[in-house]
Amino acid sequence: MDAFFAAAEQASKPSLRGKPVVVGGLGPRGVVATASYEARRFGVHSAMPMGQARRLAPNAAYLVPRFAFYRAISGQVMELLGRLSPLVEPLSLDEAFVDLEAGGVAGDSASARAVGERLRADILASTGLTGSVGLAGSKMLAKIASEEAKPDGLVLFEPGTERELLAPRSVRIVPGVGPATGDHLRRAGITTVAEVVEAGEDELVRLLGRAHGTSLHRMALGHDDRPVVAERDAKSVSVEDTFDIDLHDRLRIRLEVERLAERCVARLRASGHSGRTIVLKVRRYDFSTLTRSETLRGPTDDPLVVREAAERLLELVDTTGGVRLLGVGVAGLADYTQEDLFAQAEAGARAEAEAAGAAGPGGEAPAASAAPPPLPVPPPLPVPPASPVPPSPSVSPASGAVPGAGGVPGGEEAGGRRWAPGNDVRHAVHGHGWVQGSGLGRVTVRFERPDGRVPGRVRTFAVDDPELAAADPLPLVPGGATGAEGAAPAVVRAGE
DNA sequence: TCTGGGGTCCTTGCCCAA
DNA sequence: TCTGTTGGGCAAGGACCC
Repeated sequence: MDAFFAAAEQASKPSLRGKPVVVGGLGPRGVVATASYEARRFGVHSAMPMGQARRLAPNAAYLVPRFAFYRAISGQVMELLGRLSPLVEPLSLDEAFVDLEAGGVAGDSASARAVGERLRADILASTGLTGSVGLAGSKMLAKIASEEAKPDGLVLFEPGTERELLAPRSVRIVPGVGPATGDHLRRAGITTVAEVVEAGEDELVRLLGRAHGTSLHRMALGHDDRPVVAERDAKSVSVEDTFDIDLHDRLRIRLEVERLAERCVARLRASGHSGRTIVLKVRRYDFSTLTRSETLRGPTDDPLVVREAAERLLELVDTTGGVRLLGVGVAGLADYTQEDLFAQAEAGARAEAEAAGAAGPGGEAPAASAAPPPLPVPPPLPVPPASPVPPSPSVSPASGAVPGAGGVPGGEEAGGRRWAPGNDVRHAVHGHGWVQGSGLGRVTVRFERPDGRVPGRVRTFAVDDPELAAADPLPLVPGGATGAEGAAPAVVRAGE
């Protein structure tokens, strides 16, 4: 999909069509998630600090992401892809590989091209958005082709042309070559794919290590036999928050770690997993990042076990100077029913052995961290903790880091985030609109709908106006997805 | 007034056991 | 019994991707 988040916002807000739109975290430490093509002309691009984007394009519309909305659109697109082949590998909400051969829908270049064009037309018809298609004999080349096709195009690389297509291009187009590897290669005099081939595998392995060197050399020759994989098992689950202002108070830091642990476990359970390795991530005031991890004897999805492990890990970290980000993750995932039965059986056996007088020297109980959590009855899902510390408005997770900040009605977020720019609202008299901005106790709303032809009218209300409420997004095309469906049955879950 | 969030994979170093 | 090798598990960090 082309400039996906921004395009979805432009499609749902007529007043933004043809205008620079930037979607991302709006707090002091936010970054750009997507910039519309109009905004890119000012030099704004993904991953750029929001402050820099605002300096480059001060008149652009700045909106928070509405993930539920994007997910719903993505589901529609993935469903279209699923009709082409059983092998669809989503890379993200807006990108996927499709194995057309496995689907039997394309036998040669001409038929592949026809399938691609029909797909683009179907995407436009069902979502109102444009997508680009890259067609090639491997994932790497299809990806490069799709980049060339953007925006709103189709590019096909004929089989057999791989090496000549790649040779003159920058090494940076090869998947896995980012800024660091690119610099490393440049210092060795390698800047193009042709120079990678010339350097030879041994030299690349010497420069980059075994795995990376070998794979780069193969890719440069156009050899990419990575299959399209439809189902991938998650390997870890994590949550993290960047704070608007660095945290210094040790108690506050500990409280945030506890909250993150509970959010992480909620996600872990929602995904039907348990995990063995607890990871604490700390980014300090100077942006240096460190992780500390602890591997339990058995997998757990117990909030208390994860929280206590995270707290132990925090004790290992010096936080003087301040902390800008905290994260808690669980890795070493296991299917939670099976593994917990196993852990339970193990725990039961150990309890029996101990009861029979076989306790270790000193008869000490095993450390809490080492005990596989017995889980005969899973404890209740954690609720957002009632904070013993009053929430400080000045030190909060950076805007955009709040799950549900996009399009989720209810407005349970504290601190007025339900009036975040871009979110949908409904007014008892004026109907459907979206928040253009808020502050000083006022919220400005533009009343317009996706099917509108001209920009809607703007009005300002008090933030606590009883006639104004958070609302679900409206579909971009009649009958389309909105993200408001509780359990949309026909929607392929993608990129989750 | 730099630098998000949620992931994956690789490398290195250490420890331990076979 | 001692020593060297190998390999696995773990911890930590870095790079990369969208």
